[in-house]
Amino acid sequence: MTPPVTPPDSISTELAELERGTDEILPREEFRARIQEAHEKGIRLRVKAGFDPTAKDLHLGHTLLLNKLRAFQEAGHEAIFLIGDFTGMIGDPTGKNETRKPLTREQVEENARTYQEQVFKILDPRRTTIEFNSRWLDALGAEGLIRLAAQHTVARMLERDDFAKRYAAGQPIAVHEFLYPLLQGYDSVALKADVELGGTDQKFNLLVGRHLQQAYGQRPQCIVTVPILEGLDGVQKMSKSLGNYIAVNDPPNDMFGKIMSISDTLMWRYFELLSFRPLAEIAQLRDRVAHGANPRDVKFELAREIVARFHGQASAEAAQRNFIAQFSQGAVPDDIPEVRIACPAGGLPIARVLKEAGLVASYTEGGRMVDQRAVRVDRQRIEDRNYVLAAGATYLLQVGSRRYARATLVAKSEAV
RNA sequence: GGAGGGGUACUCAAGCGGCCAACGAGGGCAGACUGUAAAUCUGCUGGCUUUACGCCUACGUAGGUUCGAAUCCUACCCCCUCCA
Repeated sequence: MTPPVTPPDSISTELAELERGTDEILPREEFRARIQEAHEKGIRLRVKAGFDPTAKDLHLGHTLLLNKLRAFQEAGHEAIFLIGDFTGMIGDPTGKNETRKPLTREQVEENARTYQEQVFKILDPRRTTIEFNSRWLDALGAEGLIRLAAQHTVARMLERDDFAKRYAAGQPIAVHEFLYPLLQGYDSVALKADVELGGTDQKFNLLVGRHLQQAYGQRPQCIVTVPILEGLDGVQKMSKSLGNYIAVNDPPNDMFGKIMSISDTLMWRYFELLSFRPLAEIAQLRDRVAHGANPRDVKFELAREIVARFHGQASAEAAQRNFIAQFSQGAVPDDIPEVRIACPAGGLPIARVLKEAGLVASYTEGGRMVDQRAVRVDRQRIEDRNYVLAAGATYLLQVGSRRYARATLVAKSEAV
């Protein structure tokens, strides 16, 4: 085995990397052929991944797609990050029964800006093309839209799983819901995409793109789907509206803590989908746990890797130390918010202080928390909801194991 | 255009004149147990306050009937299904 000067197997290596962690590649053989062809002819494939700017923050679920886009980028292809500023205003009906609230132009722009910042934690900005689909969809017009709609049949639309189900169940399908896949598909036409990436739930839409490209005389794109990442609960998909997400912008300690809070089962799923480690290495970790290693320690590895990706290695190490200190050893975190609270001479009841300190939403909730033995003042559990804190001192407040504040009660006369 | 069904707290979903701040489930929060895991058990889950079973706000919206309404009446708004 002589070490190859120009690795002859570079294509199979590239393919393995591109196919890793994907759910489906359609059609797989065609995809491989095109990668091969691109290599031979020295062409860069145009690889498109679209995002609707419906939320401000990207979370780890979104990054699956970005990771994959980056893989293409690293293999030398052209990554097109498409921001669906037009389609975002319609709302993708996929898997939804509620209508999304339409976004204003300003919201879309705002979201798009934050997207870019976050996206470039994964993608290489110098090698990424950012596009907005309003560029061609605004110009499409009613006539263009009708021509576009003429390229697809109702019967084929109804093949889509969720449409089929709703139709069979006698549930309504709005006409504009048929337009969304067409517009998304038209993006591929406008961009002359060679490959489109999407979540598994996007399969139908991606296929429509293929179909439309053909109708417009283009070579149809290959589609690559990545799995949908489960949220922290391990059941529902990660989404902001469900509150089970880890945002790309989460501070290191939060991010670390959230990863540590996932179940042991879910941890493996995250390893598979979010870690950049070789699969063999993950299998090894699994083996270690099977032979008695503490799953927590393996989870540490995962948490460090992911935090490091977004915040750097040093922050990841620090986050782990903080985590151990705060939760394993029960130490007080060092970044506790400090508040000053105006206080009458007679002092303030504990529930009031908790509310003023922002640890609970209302006075009543504060009282409930005391009843539930969740409240500590200076590390001492408070059992009496009528407990009064005196003015002129600083207290360490704690609700549950996560909510902390340091409050200084300032006598009213000297306040303001 | 016609016929019918429906809008209840974060969600689903009971209630159909007073005992309803509203059953139950899910979710969430907290406690116990732990590895801030899962599972399990327990409790809480509108706000305010002189913590009182006192007050305020809440059952699509606005009125009305009643000592008293989420529950009855009227109008309006919205959603859904079926027939055209």
